[in-house]
Amino acid sequence: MKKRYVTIEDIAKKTGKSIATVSRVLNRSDKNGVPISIKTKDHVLSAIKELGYIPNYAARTLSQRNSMAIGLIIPDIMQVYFNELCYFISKQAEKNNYNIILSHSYENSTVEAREIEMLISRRVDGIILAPSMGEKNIEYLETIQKQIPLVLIDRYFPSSDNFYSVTSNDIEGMYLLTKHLLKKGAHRIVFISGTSETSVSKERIEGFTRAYNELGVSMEKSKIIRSSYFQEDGFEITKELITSGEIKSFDAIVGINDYVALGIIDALDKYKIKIPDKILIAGYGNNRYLKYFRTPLTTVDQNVEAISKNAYDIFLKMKKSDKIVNHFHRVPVSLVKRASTGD
Amino acid sequence: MKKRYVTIEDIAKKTGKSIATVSRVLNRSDKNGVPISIKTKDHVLSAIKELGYIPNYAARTLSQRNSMAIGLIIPDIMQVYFNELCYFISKQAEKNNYNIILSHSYENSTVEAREIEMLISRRVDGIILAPSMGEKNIEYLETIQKQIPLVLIDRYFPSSDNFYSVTSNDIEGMYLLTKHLLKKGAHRIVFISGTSETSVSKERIEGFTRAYNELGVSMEKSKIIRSSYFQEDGFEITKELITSGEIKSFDAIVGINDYVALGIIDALDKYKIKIPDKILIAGYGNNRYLKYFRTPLTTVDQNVEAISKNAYDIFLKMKKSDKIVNHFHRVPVSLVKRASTGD
DNA sequence: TTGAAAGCGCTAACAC
DNA sequence: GTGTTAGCGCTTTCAA
Repeated sequence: MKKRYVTIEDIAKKTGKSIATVSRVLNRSDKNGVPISIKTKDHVLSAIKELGYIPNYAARTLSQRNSMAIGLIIPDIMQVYFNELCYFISKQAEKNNYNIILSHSYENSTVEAREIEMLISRRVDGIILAPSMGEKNIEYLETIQKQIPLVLIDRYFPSSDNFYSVTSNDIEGMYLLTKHLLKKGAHRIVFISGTSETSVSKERIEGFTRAYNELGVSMEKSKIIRSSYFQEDGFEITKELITSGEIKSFDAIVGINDYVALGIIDALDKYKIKIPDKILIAGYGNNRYLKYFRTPLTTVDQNVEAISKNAYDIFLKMKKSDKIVNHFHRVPVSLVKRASTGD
Repeated sequence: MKKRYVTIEDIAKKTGKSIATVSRVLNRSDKNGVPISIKTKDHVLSAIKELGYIPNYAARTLSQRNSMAIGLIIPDIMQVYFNELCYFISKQAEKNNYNIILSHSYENSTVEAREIEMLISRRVDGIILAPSMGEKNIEYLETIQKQIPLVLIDRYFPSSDNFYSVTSNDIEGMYLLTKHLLKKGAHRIVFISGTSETSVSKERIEGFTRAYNELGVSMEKSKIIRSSYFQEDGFEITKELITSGEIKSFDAIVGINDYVALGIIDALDKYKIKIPDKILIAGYGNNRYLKYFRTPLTTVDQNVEAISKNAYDIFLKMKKSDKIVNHFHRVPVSLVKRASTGD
């Protein structure tokens, strides 16, 4: 297992050529100005095959200072959204032979900083980061961002426009959804909104409010309830609304995401409150497992694929130091109407 | 963006020490035999902090020939099972400061081979591979496996015992499930079994058969139907059974996985055939999204976490060249009984 | 306790 | 067309 790998020197010796020549055929330098005779090329190539030569990226990275690797940092790959992000970014990266080094922050900014440092140690060509909650690392990230292409994804820092970010248009999404409900006459909406620590929650609350304002509906009878992002939150909060009797004063409940919406549905089911007859329900995210779920859920599609592509493209542009038009990229969302809102 | 990174030489100059000394404090060589004076250590350490030195793994890898990275190759991270695998392996790896380079094979053995080569290029310390379908790469993998710690996960090659593999006990799982159905009096079972190309399908078919044999029930009235692994397969096949009227001669349908089972359920719903009154249904995998699904589904839990841990442990042992007891590691499964089989 | 120097495997500038 | 050689940044003998 302590096997010595075959190096270009080995294959240089074998062919009687110099390591420079070997390196040239390896890098197809002939396609790039430097001519190589067909003979030596073939000779070298066959030696490579024969000896089973596999290049050493560490050496290449060291001398070229680029690694053909991208660091992807997400809070947690078990979350569908990040799972998809990871998938689509990988797919993009493969096209250009970039590899992905996957890191988890677990929503912990200390871990996040550590992982970033590790990625820099590995001299990745860029970092795509779905920032952990809060803004603790913002200063640190501002430093980093001067050294290495960094693109923020999913969440961003409204307080700083030093970063490039690709996020879904959460204001718009929640605005569309809320407007849809209001137009249906459901004016008294409960919005279970997540913590207010993330830009995501903040924006969705903004969209929520905007819809009311634009339609000139008073928000007095609506209610925004802070929560976490789990199914249980939806369940517990709704249960509380039901048992307190408060639920009677509402026409609709919206979850900050589809899981929370599921929790809401569970609670309503438990108390045999019919959806959408008695109350309308909506989620957010258009989770791809939704089709397996019980109640067809009205939700907002974030277009994770487009987000991923955008982020990757920005990374590429940063590498090539192409101009990038704006710092904040917003991917359009779309409202998905289903039975839970009577559609 | 073309920033020159700080190197140990910079910090050597700054402290008036040699690069060897700097390297020593970096590697805590004092904890390891080589003594370093407290003074120089502190001096160096503060210079490191001051200059914002970040080590270069490429250089380290080149000189040490190990990269502290593990290659993980899976068919596709969008599949829940591989998603979980990735998560749990990452979590293990983090404990020892290994990083994960994530590769997709998309069930394509050519891609798989290319990815392996890439990982070796990167001098990863080991590869954890969920092999793509078929056995096309088996010879290639046998070569690889002599050069680098390789552990197979999820699927294995029954025809070769040169590999270390960690799989779930699929024979046992399907055996338990089938036995459960048979004991309930459901003797006429349709098993929608996936392709027979994977060890997974083969074993589950074996488990299926074994249950019949052991209970002394004739398999004559049962039926194994090949398929792919998607929800649609379950749906189409079941629909066919229903429209042809064939369904009446069966007591139960089992899907090769939970998604196929969902397809089955969809088809039955569509034709208003009641589960479990008219027919029993079971899946396989205990998908973590199951709790969100409509019909509580009887299934088999594969314990992905244990599989992941096992695989990682084997990798570690290979690194340390500890003895490894056996080549084929089987993680026990458990039957999860739910309403779809009348439990 | 510390330093000098020889690699690790590869790229790229320069020379022929 | 091809070879020589100086790095890239770090680890690790070997000496002192």
